[in-house]
Amino acid sequence: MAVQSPVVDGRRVRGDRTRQSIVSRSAQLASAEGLEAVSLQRLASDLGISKSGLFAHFGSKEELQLATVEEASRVFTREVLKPGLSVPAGVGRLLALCNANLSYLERKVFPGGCFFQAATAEFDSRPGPVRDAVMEGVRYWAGSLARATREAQAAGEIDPAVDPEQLAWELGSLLAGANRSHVIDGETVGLERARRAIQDRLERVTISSTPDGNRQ
Amino acid sequence: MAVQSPVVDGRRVRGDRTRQSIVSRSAQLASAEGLEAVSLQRLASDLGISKSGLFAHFGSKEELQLATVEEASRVFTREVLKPGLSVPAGVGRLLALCNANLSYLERKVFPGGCFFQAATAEFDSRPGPVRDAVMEGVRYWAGSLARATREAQAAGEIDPAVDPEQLAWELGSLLAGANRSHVIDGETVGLERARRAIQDRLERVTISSTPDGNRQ
DNA sequence: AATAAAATAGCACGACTGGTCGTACGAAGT
DNA sequence: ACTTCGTACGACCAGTCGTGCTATTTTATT
Repeated sequence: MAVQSPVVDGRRVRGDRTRQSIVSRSAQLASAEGLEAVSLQRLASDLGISKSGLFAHFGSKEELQLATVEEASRVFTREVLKPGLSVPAGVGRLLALCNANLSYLERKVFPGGCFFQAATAEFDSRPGPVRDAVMEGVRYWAGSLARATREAQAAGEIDPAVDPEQLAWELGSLLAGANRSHVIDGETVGLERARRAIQDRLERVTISSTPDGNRQ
Repeated sequence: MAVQSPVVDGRRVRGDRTRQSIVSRSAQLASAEGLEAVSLQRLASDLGISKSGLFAHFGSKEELQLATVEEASRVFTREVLKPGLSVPAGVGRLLALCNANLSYLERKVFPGGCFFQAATAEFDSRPGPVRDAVMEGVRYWAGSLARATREAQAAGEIDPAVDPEQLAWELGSLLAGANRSHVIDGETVGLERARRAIQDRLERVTISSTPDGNRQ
């Protein structure tokens, strides 16, 4: 009933810190080599701790993988969703979300490209809790893009004739293509191509309040 | 110097047949579970043969993986490139290539979606001969798409102002997005979205010989 | 300084991995 | 009839995997 662990401001300190460093490194490695390919031994020696010491923080490898996906979700939220959603709803927010995603790729927040794209390809045909967690993250991102698109349309900034789900799907595919290009041939040409394609696509459906320019 | 194996019309028969069945099944499984996840034991028991009997056809697991990638290349050529390139150069061929790719996804030629997309995600950060073979296949496809676009432009069917490499990149990304959607939520909605997006994108850059219709 | 608890390390297990043997059987060539 | 070769088999190797159990060290509280 009493407090069972050393606490500072209600949080355990030592265990949580190592646990955090574990899932953080795990997400980094998994983005490049895959979740299954990151063995406990590999991860432990990479962090300079013992395999059993690492394992004690999780009940099983699956729980470690789930914690890794959660960590990746936190990173994605911090690096992409939050900056994008800080811009007021409208085409600006939609573009901000796309640019935040591209920036997140360019800054190599995950060394192996987008964590979720790698995890999706690895777990798409492997049912289980890990797959479910990955899919939840993917769907949340797709949903955020779709919602931002609908908001922009509701604000009168996008042609009412366009199907917002279709537009959001295309933007998501172009962003995924940027990640693919980026991890395949390292260059930034893929990011530039995606930027051009997205800008072009949005310009075509945006309703400009002043047709001859952006004055007012 | 003399013929060293039973031959019919200059080809070995028994060994080649089992070898073919091995790489074929290997490609099927790898598209869904990944190349590394397909162990020799798994593959052997799946085919009803012994692990050592299977292994005797290849010098190492890496050679089996390379043979698997080659098999996947043959399948992709037969199912996508050949049907697409059978149409005369021009926008028609470009559209045929895209449709052949979508059909190849819809017919589930590989049960886990496009083999090369799965293999790319798995080996993008893992240098070696297998990665090189996968990348060669991916680049050949991207190159075919780009060449078909340039041909269509050279034939005067595409606006000379558009960058053909950019257009080909966008088409490739949309097709990759179709695969992603298809393996994620099984439905055909992703294929339909891609079809719409590609048609829309091509219509915008196509120069119609008769502006009011497609007569003549 | 003593103590209880939490965090980490050491060690061993069974299962599985890619890989190497020696061997057996059936067909082809002489 | 006898040999040779392609093909497949079962047994086995060393190594790694995830996962327990038991010490030992580190930390926070008294």
